[in-house]
Amino acid sequence: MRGSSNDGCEEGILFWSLFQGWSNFPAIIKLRTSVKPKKADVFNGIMAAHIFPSLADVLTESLDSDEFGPLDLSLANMAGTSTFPKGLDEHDFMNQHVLYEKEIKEEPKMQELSQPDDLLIHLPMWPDTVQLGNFDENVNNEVGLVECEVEIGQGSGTPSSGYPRSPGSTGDNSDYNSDSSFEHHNNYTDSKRMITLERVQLPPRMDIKQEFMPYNSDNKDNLNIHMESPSNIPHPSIIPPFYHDQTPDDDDEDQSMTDSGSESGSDSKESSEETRKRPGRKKGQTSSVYHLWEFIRDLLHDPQYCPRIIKWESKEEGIFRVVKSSEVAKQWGSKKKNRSKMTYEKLSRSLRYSRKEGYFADIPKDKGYPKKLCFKFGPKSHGWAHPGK
DNA sequence: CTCATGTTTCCTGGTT
DNA sequence: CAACCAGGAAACATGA
Repeated sequence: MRGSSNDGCEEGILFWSLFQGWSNFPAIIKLRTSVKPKKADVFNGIMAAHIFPSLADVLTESLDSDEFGPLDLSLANMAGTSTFPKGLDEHDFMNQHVLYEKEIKEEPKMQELSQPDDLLIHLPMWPDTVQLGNFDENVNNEVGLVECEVEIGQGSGTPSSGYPRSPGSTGDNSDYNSDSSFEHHNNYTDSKRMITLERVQLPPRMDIKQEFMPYNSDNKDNLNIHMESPSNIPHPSIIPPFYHDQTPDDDDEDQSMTDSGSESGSDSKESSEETRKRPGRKKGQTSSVYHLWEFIRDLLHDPQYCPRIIKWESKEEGIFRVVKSSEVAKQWGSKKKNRSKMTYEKLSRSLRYSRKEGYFADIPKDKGYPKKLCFKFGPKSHGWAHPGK
């Protein structure tokens, strides 16, 4: 995604299908992103505006107020001096309908979700040159993770067969979501679901300010996003025609998608730009393997191992401590195809790497946490606070 | 096959 | 001294 470093706004799309199973309303949906505070706020606001054109019973809020701060989705707030000068304006709310609604209603934080619908999130991505508050430029996955916690309301049946799934398949929602979390909903009052929205790449958007009307009545059928029936199973290909029309032709020089900066000198992007399709994983694309942080998370949720060999120091902060280092290493080794040679030394090296990547974080100083064997989940890990039960 | 990610392995050096 | 921490370097495994 990133790496484009050109002017103009790219368009990313987060996409999640909440088909079937969504017969239970109202529902509360909480979102959080893994991006830094200011930007996360803006993001969440935008997402909320984009996601729920059919007016969901939605409460978007920060799940971790420490990191992300509370959200105020009111247009007034979004349009306030605090955010708009940093690159946002009302055109960034791509759903004009919702935008309009927000102007009328004063407290748009809660909205009614009338029926199942697809989550289709469009979000602008700004070029590196645009400063957005505390936007941390070192976080290269600024639109990376978006978690969505769905709380099914009462008076509903069981959440039923279908649970959200992602057709986007960029990985990262692997086992935990599909297996553990969703299967165990015996009572719906506490049925929170953590899903990970995934990112799908789109051709860059040329000029967001112009002819801005993605969701008019003409194309809403295609978008599968309005009050009508959810119809077909969404697929990344249902990207609004608005975007398809915008072939990355002329104008703009370097077009995003050619990631990883240095690129071979092949900037001769004819129309073959999209057909080129190089093999290999795209930059920023996460792997779908069982990650160390997932392993740790699962250990902590497993009474067989927690607190015997690993335990929480502060579940609220995501801080945990390894109790029996050799045991943890052994378990990790067995998880990874029976690598019997795994040691805590090596595991901790991995852990330090993962920390550098944001899956773990430094433990806060001066809070009395042990100096050894103590770690903390980072912004790129998720789900640790909400075990699948 | 290519490629980025996420380790794994080994290592040097430091701290508790 | 054992056990742990920090990180560089490079090899390796994986899956898109």
